[in-house]
Amino acid sequence: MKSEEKKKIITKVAQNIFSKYGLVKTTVDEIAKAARMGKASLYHYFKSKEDIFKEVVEKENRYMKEKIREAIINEDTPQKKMKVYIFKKMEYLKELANIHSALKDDYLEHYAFIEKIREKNTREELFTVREILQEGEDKGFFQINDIELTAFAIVSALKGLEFPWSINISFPEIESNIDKLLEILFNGIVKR
Amino acid sequence: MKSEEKKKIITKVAQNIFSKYGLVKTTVDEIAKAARMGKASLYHYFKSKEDIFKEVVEKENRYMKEKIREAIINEDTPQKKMKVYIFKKMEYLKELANIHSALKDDYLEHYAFIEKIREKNTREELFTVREILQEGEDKGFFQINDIELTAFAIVSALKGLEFPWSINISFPEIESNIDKLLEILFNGIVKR
DNA sequence: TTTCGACCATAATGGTTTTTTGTTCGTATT
DNA sequence: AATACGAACAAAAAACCATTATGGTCGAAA
Repeated sequence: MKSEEKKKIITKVAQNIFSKYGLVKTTVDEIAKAARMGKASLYHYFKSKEDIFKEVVEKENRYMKEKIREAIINEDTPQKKMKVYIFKKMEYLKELANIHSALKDDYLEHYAFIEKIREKNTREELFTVREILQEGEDKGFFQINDIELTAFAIVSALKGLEFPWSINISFPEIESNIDKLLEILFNGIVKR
Repeated sequence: MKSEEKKKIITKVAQNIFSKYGLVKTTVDEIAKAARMGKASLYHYFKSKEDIFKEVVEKENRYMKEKIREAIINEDTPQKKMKVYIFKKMEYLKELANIHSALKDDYLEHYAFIEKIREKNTREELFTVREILQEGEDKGFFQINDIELTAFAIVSALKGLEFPWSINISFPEIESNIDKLLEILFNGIVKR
């Protein structure tokens, strides 16, 4: 079996186990046993446990970004692009536990590679939102005073939706919350 | 000296010490010494350490709410009311360390009274935003499809502004971020 | 009624010991 | 040469224990 094939198998089983238990609770021995090999063998393919986790997180990140990009390209108006961008991002973060953990969990923030991924993803998010806004302006849909600042404000507001309210208040499904936020984003609340 | 006067003194010094060190790091003995009394005496005025902290947090909460209410009443348009509400809330949370800690800090969330304050404050925030929106509709400024859902969306978005980005990206001062968010809230980005 | 020193029970802390785990090494096999 | 893994190592984590700290109470005094 090819070296690259073996690496993919290890990554795959590691992805599953990390999804369940997280980086700290998962042991190298568990991954090795799940891949049907000795734990010393893992170090032939990966530098360290952290290196395995990094590989898994980056794999999920690439996959998520690719799917989001495809979804955006399939829409024809900037409004639809924005909407599909937000929903797909949510959807894939829900589906991919490792990249979700990498982006959210406090206990990971001291890892240099986590910090880099977080920064890169935020820059790319700002870039994506900015591009959609620019396209809206270019095509005459939008009229925006300061696209950069608007992108910041939108990305900030979206983070509020990810905030766990963790209090006993029944609030609308996040989907309808986002729909309303988009409605406000596009039309505002001041009478037209 | 009256019993109530003594209680106010204790509350005042406790407020200062809690502000500096937080609930856990502050000892009852420290509060007692700062109030120039024995720690056993504190239990004549308060049920427990938690009870003192509760008193302090509620005191700051009342003060903050009163100040915000005053500020809102002084504005004549719903747009200005919304703006001043957001800014004053930020301002007072910055100034009042104990209520800020009570609303944000994870390590406090298992206290029942903290949970209640968080829930109550969020309900009141939704109510305040809803009232401003309703007034805007009534006065012909706003045209809103679903005021309840809009209030939720706005409160969610505002929480995004409170999120520490904690990544190496220079972003605009929170004030201009809020100004832009309000501009978007009122006018939207779709060309008028 | 208010005060507080002494005291109590429990939690926290710091140090030590034991166990676990990430990683490496040397040898064997393919 | 590439891959494998048992054994071993070093460090981290966990468990344990003794001591100290702290929240809270009690009873006597002012």
